[in-house]
Amino acid sequence: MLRSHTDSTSAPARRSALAKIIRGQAVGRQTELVDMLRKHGHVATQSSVSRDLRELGVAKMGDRYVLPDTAPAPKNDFSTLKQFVRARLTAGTNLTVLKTTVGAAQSVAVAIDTARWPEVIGTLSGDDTIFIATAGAREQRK
Amino acid sequence: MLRSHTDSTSAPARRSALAKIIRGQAVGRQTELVDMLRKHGHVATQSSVSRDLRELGVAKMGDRYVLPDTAPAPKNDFSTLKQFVRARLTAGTNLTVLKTTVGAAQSVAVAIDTARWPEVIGTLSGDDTIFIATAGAREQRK
DNA sequence: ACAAGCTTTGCATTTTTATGCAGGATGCGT
DNA sequence: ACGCATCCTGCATAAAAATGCAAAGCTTGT
Repeated sequence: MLRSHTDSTSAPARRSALAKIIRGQAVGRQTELVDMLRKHGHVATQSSVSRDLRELGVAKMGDRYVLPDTAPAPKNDFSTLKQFVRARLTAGTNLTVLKTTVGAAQSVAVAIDTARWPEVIGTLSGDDTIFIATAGAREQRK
Repeated sequence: MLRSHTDSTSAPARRSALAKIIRGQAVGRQTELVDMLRKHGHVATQSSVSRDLRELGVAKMGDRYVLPDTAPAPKNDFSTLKQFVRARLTAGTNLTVLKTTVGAAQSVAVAIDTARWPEVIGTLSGDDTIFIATAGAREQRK
């Protein structure tokens, strides 16, 4: 069978192979990937590999390609988010610190900001901690 | 003072700025970074930016640069990490600021958190800076 | 079977990134 | 002060990656 131009089975399969190759070894050039693919029975040009890598979300870090982080997507409503709050502490009279599960702080802080409580002067958040500046001692309950 | 070629203060500072820029917005070209750096007062060429990105471990995914994963380092013991601390400052009676090498702040902050010192209310870290909220003036030694 | 629409591809070329090289600055030991 | 090693830099250029375009292939609807 002649498959001169398009090989319908090759596109997805090639990407899969590409992912495995990248997972298995350090590769730094698309032309290298072209060669490796050929050894696995896939024929393609650098153009296609370039497009495949974008499709796969592969990143190039320094001199090697890396597979994308398989990260889960979070939700954003307040009632859902407060379950991530682990603790509430105070430092001084106008600073409240919330501890959250790792990675949730940003989302929670955004929710607090958008709630626009008047007693909240501002918030600053990291990965699992939120600093909340409050107007005074009296305002530190919520 | 003429600093025609080398500006010893600019190299580390520029990388720090670079990290912040990349964290804050989607940038896809080194020449763009050159322009943005200039707005922040850093003058450099694409050559230097290219080298900086490699140094910082920044990756390019598709059409934007991303900061390296502050990955779960196999060794997170405090004695190993404190070598990354560059400076310690205080702001007021209950806020301590640590400056670290770029990229290490997250790891150091995690170590401080897990140490669970009672006098530490909470920490917040960026790329190269950690804010530490402490209970009071007396607690600011470590 | 034909046509329109969508997908995938290679080629040629542009765009973007990496680097060899040489010079200037700094720090150190003599 | 001098020589030497190291770091950082820009320039010019090489290397690598991305893309506009036109040609197929496949699918669906008529």
